[in-house]
Amino acid sequence: MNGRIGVPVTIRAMERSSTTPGGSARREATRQKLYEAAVTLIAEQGFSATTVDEIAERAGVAKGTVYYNFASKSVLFEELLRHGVGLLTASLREAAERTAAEGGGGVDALDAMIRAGLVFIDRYPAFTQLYVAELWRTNRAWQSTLMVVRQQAVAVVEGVLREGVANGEFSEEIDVPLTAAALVGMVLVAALDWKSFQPERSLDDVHSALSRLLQGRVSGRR
Amino acid sequence: MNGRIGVPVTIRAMERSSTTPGGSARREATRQKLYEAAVTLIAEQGFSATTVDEIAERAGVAKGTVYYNFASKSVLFEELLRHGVGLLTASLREAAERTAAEGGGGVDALDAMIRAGLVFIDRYPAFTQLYVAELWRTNRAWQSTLMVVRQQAVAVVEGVLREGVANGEFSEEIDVPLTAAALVGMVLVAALDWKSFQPERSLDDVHSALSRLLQGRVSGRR
DNA sequence: GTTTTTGCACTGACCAGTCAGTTCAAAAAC
DNA sequence: GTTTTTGAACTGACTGGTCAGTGCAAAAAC
Repeated sequence: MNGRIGVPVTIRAMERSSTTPGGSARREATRQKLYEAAVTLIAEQGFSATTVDEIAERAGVAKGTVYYNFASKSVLFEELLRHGVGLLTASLREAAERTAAEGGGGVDALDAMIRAGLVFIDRYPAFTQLYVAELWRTNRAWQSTLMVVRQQAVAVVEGVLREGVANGEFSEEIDVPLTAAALVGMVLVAALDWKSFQPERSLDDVHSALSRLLQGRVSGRR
Repeated sequence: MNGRIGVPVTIRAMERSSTTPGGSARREATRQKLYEAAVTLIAEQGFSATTVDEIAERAGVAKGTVYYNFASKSVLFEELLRHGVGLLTASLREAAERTAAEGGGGVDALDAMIRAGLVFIDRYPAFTQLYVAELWRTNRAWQSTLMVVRQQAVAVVEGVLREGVANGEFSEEIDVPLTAAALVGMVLVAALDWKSFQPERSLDDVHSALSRLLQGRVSGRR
């Protein structure tokens, strides 16, 4: 149908996909505005219910600009996912490494990562919301992106668990992937509940509640 | 806009809203088929990306039948939510009560509820998926339905925790709502990961991994 | 004979993606 | 140092298609 202009369009999409390092400062700023607009709208309404017009409007930009910067609505979304999870993964890794450097054990590392997770969710609640909402969907275009990105984050937790098992700090009977998923879930759901239903509480407060649960200090009075 | 036909539509919607007990058996069967079709499609694609035509087709029913049975697409979805969470809540409550009757303590009750949660997710993975995807969204039509329904389920866990605190089995320092949310999250995320990424594992397997985590038997070899 | 379902044509709103045209800052030409 | 050219970035009206919901007469089920 549009064979007439098919080639230019394709080239435009190719040239300007992915987290282009060669973007001008202006362009990078526009992309950032679009990420910020998209993340809150999609967190609130979901991907399909959010229109490109809305995203453009909230970013204070014309619709055409969205398509000048991203090949399509779903590409915008995929890059948003990669961007966000990159931040989270870096933060988790940093927490684990810092604890190790300070001579803490596996439990300290897990605790530090819980805090890093809470800090992240505190700062980017909309991203977290959107991530959870999309993670377990099947048959979606960005399925593979999500898998990769999920594995990056969970792998950090698994690494700490595995090391703990190796040096005898954790029981050999623990199931590393499942326990990692459960820990992530614990933090994720507790934090989302915190943000949604009792946002006035402090991060320290939430952190100490989760620490207690992690260390099995729930049963038994003290 | 549709004042011309506004009244008949409203009447039809009124007559036939909510989990009508007065429905004929035939009608109830049709509704059930529609729930089943809708739950998988929406879990896969999300609410907005799922069309009424698709739901009707998968249920093996004419589109008109959908609107004969439900006032709108979102009413169908809301009733689906209520229906599903009703099943879950009943199952959790039953587990807690059975344990209590058998003379078990709070930890046993929590453990039984973890299992009940896993059994539920094992049986209705699509519903769980869809529930998680919608729970923390804001600005949606069925927001209030979700809140009510969430509270029902979490309240069961909170009840067990509170009772444990009252009789001294659990520390008085635990934060009941937050700990309940964290426990729910632990089960939810672990189970969704199980179903999505290692579906071949047995329920018992997953259950024992979570039990261990609950009882703080992660640290310390044994 | 009443309730429920069917089949299908129809409408109007909405929306992803397109593209011809505009803007403007910096480079090139003079 | 002034004028001209260039091209990346941006704009917004427009298009082709999709979809929720309607209307209704006839058939099937009860």
